[in-house]
Amino acid sequence: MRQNSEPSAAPSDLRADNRLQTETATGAIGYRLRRAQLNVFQKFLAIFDALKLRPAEYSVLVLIGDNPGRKQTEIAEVLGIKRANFVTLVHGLEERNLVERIPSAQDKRANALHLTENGKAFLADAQARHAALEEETVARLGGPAARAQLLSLLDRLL
Amino acid sequence: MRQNSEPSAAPSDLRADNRLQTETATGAIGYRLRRAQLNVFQKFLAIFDALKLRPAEYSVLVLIGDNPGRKQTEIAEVLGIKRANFVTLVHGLEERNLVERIPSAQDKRANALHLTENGKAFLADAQARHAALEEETVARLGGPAARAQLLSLLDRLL
DNA sequence: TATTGTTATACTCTATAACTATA
DNA sequence: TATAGTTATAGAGTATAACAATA
Repeated sequence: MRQNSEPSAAPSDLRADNRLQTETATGAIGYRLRRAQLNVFQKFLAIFDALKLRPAEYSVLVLIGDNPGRKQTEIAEVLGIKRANFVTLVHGLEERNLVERIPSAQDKRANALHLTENGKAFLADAQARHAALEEETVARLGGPAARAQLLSLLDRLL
Repeated sequence: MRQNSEPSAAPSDLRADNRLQTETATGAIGYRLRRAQLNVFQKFLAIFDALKLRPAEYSVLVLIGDNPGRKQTEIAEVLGIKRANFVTLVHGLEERNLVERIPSAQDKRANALHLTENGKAFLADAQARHAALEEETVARLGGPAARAQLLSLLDRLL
C-alpha cells in the first residue's frame, strides 16, 4: 500500500463543515423511495412489536380473514412468499392459536386456512392499530387528496 | 365507514372468478410504497447485474467518488452500513481494483478511501447506466414536474 | 405427470460482541 | 478511555432441490 500523498490544503472534496457530499448518491428516485418506505415500515414495526407480529404475518392474517378456507399455496402466492417459507410462518401462527390448518375434504393434500376465534379478535386489534397508523400517515402527507396523489404516482412505477 | 357500493353478488370469500380478495391487505400506503420501491429496485438490479454491482456497492463508489480520502467509518455511516459489514464490502471493491485503501498519515488507525483510475472509469459507466434508468423512471412518472411532486410527497414521510 | 405440504439447505443482509492498534 | 478497522457469529429474509402423499 502506498502512503497518502494528498496535499494538506483543503481541496473541493474537503468542505468547510467537514460533511460529506451526498447529493449524487442520495438524489435518485429509487433511493428516496427506499428511504420513505423504510421510514413508514419502521413505524409499522414499532407498533406491531407489541403484538409480536411481523409484517408478513400481519398480511397473512388479513388475507386469511378476507379469504377463509383457502390453501396455503394460494395465500402464499398472492403475497409473494415461497411455499417452503410459508410453512414455518403459518406454523408459528398456529402455535399462537391464531390460525387453524384444516385438512381439505376435497383435496387430501391441501390444508384450508381459517382464523380461530382468538385469531379474529387478535386481528381486529391489529387492524385497529394499523388504521390509526394509516390515519397518521395520511395526515403527514397532507390529507386524503395528497394520499391519492401519492398512490397515483406510485402506480405509475409498477 | 362507508357502505358497500359494489354490485354484490358473491360473498367476498367465494368470488365467481375464484380470485382472492386482496384489497384490505394491499391498500395501505406502506404496502404500496414497498411495491413501487421493489419494482424500481428490480430494474436497478437488472441493469447492474451486468456490472456485478449491488446497490450498496454502487452507493459506496459514488460516495467515494464525490468524497475522496474519507475514512471507512465516515462512508459507512452516511449510508447506514455497520462498520463491521463495510469491511467485507470495501475489500471486495479493492479486490476488483476499483477502490484503494490508503493508510492515513495523520491517523494510523484509519484508511483513506480513493477510487483507482480503473474505478473512476467503471463508476462513470455505471453512472451513465443509472442516469438512463433515472430518465426512464421520470418518463414513466410523467415528467420532471411529476418527479418533483413525488419527491415532495415522499419527503413528508421522513 | 403434476401439485401440496414439507424438510433441508444455502445465500444475502443485517446486527452485536470482542479483539488490536492506535489516539 | 475512546476510536478505526477487523473478525467471528447469529438472526432474519429469501431462494432452490427433493421427498411423500395425493391428484
